[in-house]
This record gives sequence, structure tokens and C-alpha cells, in this order.
Amino acid sequence: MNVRSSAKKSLGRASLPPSLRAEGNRRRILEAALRLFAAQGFHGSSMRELAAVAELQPSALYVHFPSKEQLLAELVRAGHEAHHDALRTALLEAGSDPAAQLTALVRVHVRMHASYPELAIVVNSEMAALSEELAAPGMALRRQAAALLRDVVDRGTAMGKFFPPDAYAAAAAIAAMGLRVPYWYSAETGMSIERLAEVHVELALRMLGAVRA
Amino acid sequence: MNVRSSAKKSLGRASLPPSLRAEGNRRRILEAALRLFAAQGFHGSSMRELAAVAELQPSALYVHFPSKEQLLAELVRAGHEAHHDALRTALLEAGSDPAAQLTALVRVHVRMHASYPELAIVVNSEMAALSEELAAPGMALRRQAAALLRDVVDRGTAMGKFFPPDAYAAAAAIAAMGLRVPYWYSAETGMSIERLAEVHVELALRMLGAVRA
DNA sequence: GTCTATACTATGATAGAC
DNA sequence: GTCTATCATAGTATAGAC
Repeated sequence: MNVRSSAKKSLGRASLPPSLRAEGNRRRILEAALRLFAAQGFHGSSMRELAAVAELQPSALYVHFPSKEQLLAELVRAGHEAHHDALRTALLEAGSDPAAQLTALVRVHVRMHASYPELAIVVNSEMAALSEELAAPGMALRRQAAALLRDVVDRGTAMGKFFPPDAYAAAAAIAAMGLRVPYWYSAETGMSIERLAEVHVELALRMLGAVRA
Repeated sequence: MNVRSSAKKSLGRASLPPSLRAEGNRRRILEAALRLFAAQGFHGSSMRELAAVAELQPSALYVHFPSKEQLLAELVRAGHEAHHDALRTALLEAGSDPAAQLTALVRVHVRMHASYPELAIVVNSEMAALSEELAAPGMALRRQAAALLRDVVDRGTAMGKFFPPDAYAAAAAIAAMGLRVPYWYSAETGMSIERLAEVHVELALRMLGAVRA
């Protein structure tokens, strides 16, 4: 038997996005779930552990969420919505220049992943634990977010401003850089989130052969 | 309750690296575990499911592996070793030019992740399920692999051949591109693995401001 | 080395008092 | 809305026959 309980990871803080309105114990439960799911995975975390972290009895969880899966679904939904809203807003404010649009998308993409690392990890790693029905809204937002980036890359390429070796792969690679940020970046390295975002913007523009707007 | 059994994912093939010597039912079990762990995660897959996929009774699994965790550890070990060996060999054959070294590393990094996507997913996503002792060898190889890349980037930068906005972040971003490949790339898109690797080489060289060797 | 059968524990979720 | 107590099931792993 695995004696995971004796090798408990330090869980640290875990912050929910501002868009997620939740108070009192409902919020405590969501934060506890975020910490646990990010550190141990959905299937690797039990409702008993969750209750312990939230300082409640297991049965009290079910007053706020009908099931463990619905709890995960709420986190995943909030994460996808916060991410997609941030991307869409950034793009709207970026004007019509492809390089400015790409800059805006990469900046906010990286910023979100560095600011809410646990949420990003849960959203990206634990979606397979959701039923198709519960995963569908998140999957849709994910496809839309990917399309936002691909459209910017495609448009810039068509306009003769970007020169990617392959537009699809380049878009995937740009997204990938940001997606991995929560797994390695720590503010304690001395690099600020804003600087991290600017570095990624520069890398992305270089990948596309663009010049800074 | 989740009715996952009624929404079973199609699991597809799952190939072990050539370096992993295993035959007969031991191999079948490893392949079944690779498929299941990649699709549902370690904690999301039961020994009963595993036995069913391997077409054995659950008790037969324990003749070949002492525990579920040891089974995962074997996959994770094989994956890390294959990856690290490939990187090291590629670097040895690349000569002394930083751009050539980077090209070799990125090429093999991407090739491995595209050729063994399930293994890459398990290695990257399920290591938290291992005890510290069982995870340690893999973590060590991972650190060494990251150091190989960072050293090439640092040396090329010191030699005035690379011009990254930030060497550490650039190395992390280059690694990240490859790590995400298993999650989006499919040979059915029409792009070959070799072409995918070359595209990533080009992207990485651009990120560093280098010229092709 | 594989099978049938089963032990023991952990898990998600519920009942009912307060 | 939280608690104590508990149910029903699924989980890892083992025993013993062949």
C-alpha cells in the first residue's frame, strides 16, 4: 500500500480567480479542492482529505456541492472562463495590428498562468476526470481560445507580417510555452510576472519572424 | 456517482520505448498500464481495469509487479531513461557549435514526445503519484535533461551566438514546446514527425536569435 | 504463472439529530 | 448548515488450488 498520508506534500496557498464569486465555507471548500487537486490530482484526493483541509466534516461538503465531480467542474469552469475572458478582452483592446494582437494574447496568457498556477494545473491536467457533459463547456472555451490565437497568427501571416515555418505548429508552440509556466515559474526566482510575460511576448514574436509593434 | 465505465474512452495503441525489455504478459501489462494511465491517470485507473485490458485476472498482475505504484514507477523510469539517453546521444553527435547542439536537442526532444505520446503524458503528468523514493531517479534525470538544454543555451549566449531575452526562460519555453506535443500533435494531420521536429528546431533557433547551423 | 475467491481498507455519498 | 454515524461500493492486495 502507498503510504501517501505519511509523505504529505506542502500545499501552500491557492487562489481562485476574482471572477469566481464564492463566500464563506463554499469558498473554503473551493480553495481546498484547488490546492488538493493541483497537488495530488482529482482522483488522488478524497473528500475526507478535502474536508480536513477545509476544516469541515465530509458530509458538510455536500451541502455546497452535490458531488466531488461537480466540485471539480466548478473549478474547471471558472478557470476556463477567466482565461477566455482575459484573452478576449486583451484582443479587443489591442487594435488591428497582428503583432499588437499577438503581444496582447501572449501577455495575458502568460500572466494568467503565472498568477493562478494551481487553477491552470487543475484545468489542464484534470479535465479527463470530468464526464463528457461536464467537460463540454470547458472544451468549447478551450477551442475558442486556441482559435483566437490561430486566427491572429493566420491573419498576420496572410498580411505578410508573420513568417512562421508552420502556422498551426507555431500557434500550438506559443500556447504551449504559457501552459507550462505554472510548472516551473516561481516569483521567488526574482523574475516578476510582468517581466516573464514580456519575455514570452518577445519569444513568440521571434517565433513568427515578426517585429515588435 | 460518476458513470465513467459507460463513457469509456477509446484507448488506442500505446508503445513502449525499444529500450524497455519486457516480454509476454509482463509486456502486455506494461502496455495496458501505459494506455490506461495516459488516458485516465494513475489514480483514475484501477488494477481491475488494468487486468481487463491486459486480459488477465487482477491477481495475475502481482506476479509481475509487486504493486500498482511499482508498475507506474517502471513506466516512469523507462520513459525518463529513454528520453535522457536520446538527448545525451544526440548532443554527443552534434559537435561543438551551439546552434548544432540546440538543433540536435530540440529535434530528439520533439521526436521522442511525438513518437511516444502516451509515455510522455504518463511521465509528465503522473509522477506526483509516486512516493518520493520512487520518484527520485526520474526527477534526477529530469533535472539533468533540463541542465543539458540550459547549458547549451548559456554557452551559446556566452559565445555571442544566441541572444535570448532571458536564457532561463527561453530554455524553459523551448522544453515546453516539446512537452506539449503529445497533447495536440497527431500524424493524421499530415505533418510527419520529422517535419514537426524541424519546425520546432526553427522555432527554437528563432527564440534564441540564432542562425541555422 | 494463472485462476477463483476473498480479506481488508478507503471511498463517495446519505440519514437523521441539532 | 454542520455534525455524528453509517451505507454500499470499489479499491489494492493476498491465499490457496491447479
